[in-house]
Amino acid sequence: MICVKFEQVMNNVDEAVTENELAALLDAETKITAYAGYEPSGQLHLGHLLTAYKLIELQSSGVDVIVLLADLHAYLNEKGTMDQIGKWARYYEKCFTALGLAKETKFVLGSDYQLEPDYTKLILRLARHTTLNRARRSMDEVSRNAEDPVVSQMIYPLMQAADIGYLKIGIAVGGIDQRKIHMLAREALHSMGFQSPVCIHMPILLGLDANKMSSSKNNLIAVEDSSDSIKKKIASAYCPARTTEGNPILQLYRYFIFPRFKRVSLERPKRFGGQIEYEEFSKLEMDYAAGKLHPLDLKNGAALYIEQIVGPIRAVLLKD
RNA sequence: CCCGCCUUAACUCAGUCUGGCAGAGUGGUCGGCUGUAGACCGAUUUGUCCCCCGUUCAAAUCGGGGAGGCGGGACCA
Repeated sequence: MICVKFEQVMNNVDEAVTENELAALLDAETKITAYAGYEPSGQLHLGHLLTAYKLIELQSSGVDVIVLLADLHAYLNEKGTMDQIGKWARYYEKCFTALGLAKETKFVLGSDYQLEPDYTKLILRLARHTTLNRARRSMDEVSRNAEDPVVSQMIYPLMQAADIGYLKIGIAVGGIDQRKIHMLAREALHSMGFQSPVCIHMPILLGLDANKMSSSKNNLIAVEDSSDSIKKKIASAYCPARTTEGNPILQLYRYFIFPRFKRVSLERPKRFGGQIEYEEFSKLEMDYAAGKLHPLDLKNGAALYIEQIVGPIRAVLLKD
């Protein structure tokens, strides 16, 4: 039974630090709190869904969940003015609600507590436990403007560690890009007498063009994309035949479609073999690698299924 | 506080010395070839030349002032 919980929580995860600690936490009697923080900036996309769904899975394992709308973090990382970021924060809360997080989910706006004296002292203490090099390297995958980092970007990881301590977080959820920040947080918090968090890292999705996802490059699927736009984006996605490595379309099956549909059915023209069904990703992946499944059929199926996943979310968002 | 260098398309940069239609590569878009995309081929697209003032028939280019970035120096009773 504990195993079932653990298996579910580990689904799709890139790594957990550490798995033993995670299993022990899920096993424990005491209430634990998990959180993920998001910089409110830009449209919500499939990458965000990955961590959000993990939070939902944690909720169903009896874990309390906090979604941190990290407005000050976004500000420190040069994502816009506080005014613009504030608007995004309200939008994000709407989106996350539409995704199906439980009613008990706590949405916390960073600036609501991150300016308290106690919190500030925590940052300053963390600053004494953290070398400049370490802080800077921790931001490698997160920083906007990595060339000429500003001091605010060194404060950023300290605040992330402070959040974990201040909010008494047991499990920190994030993309694998958060890894170095989380490791810093684990060490620094521990040396200051706090409980180190268990960290669950989700994979970072490739963009549809197989490059890094970026809203400015339009290579991602946003929750608000129309069904037509999803079709077009998937149609123009990079998808070399028989190649499973670094294939963004296969990623959609692995991380989104198979976890949600017991049976995945792909339509093909009769002359190319007609309809075919899969019950596990690995089978589909093997067929694709063997050239038994054509990229176009793979794409057409992906577009239909992704629409089924994103459509209901979009509907809720557009309702008001 | 002082000195030097840098700022031009979405990105990387050339052009500045010696003033004369705003450029290249990459990217984007469209088409061809593929039962997808990419690659390849063809076409096409993009500007506050950091800002202000001045000189000039004419300024990205010269002069003055300012902003931002980078590097160094100085200070270290």
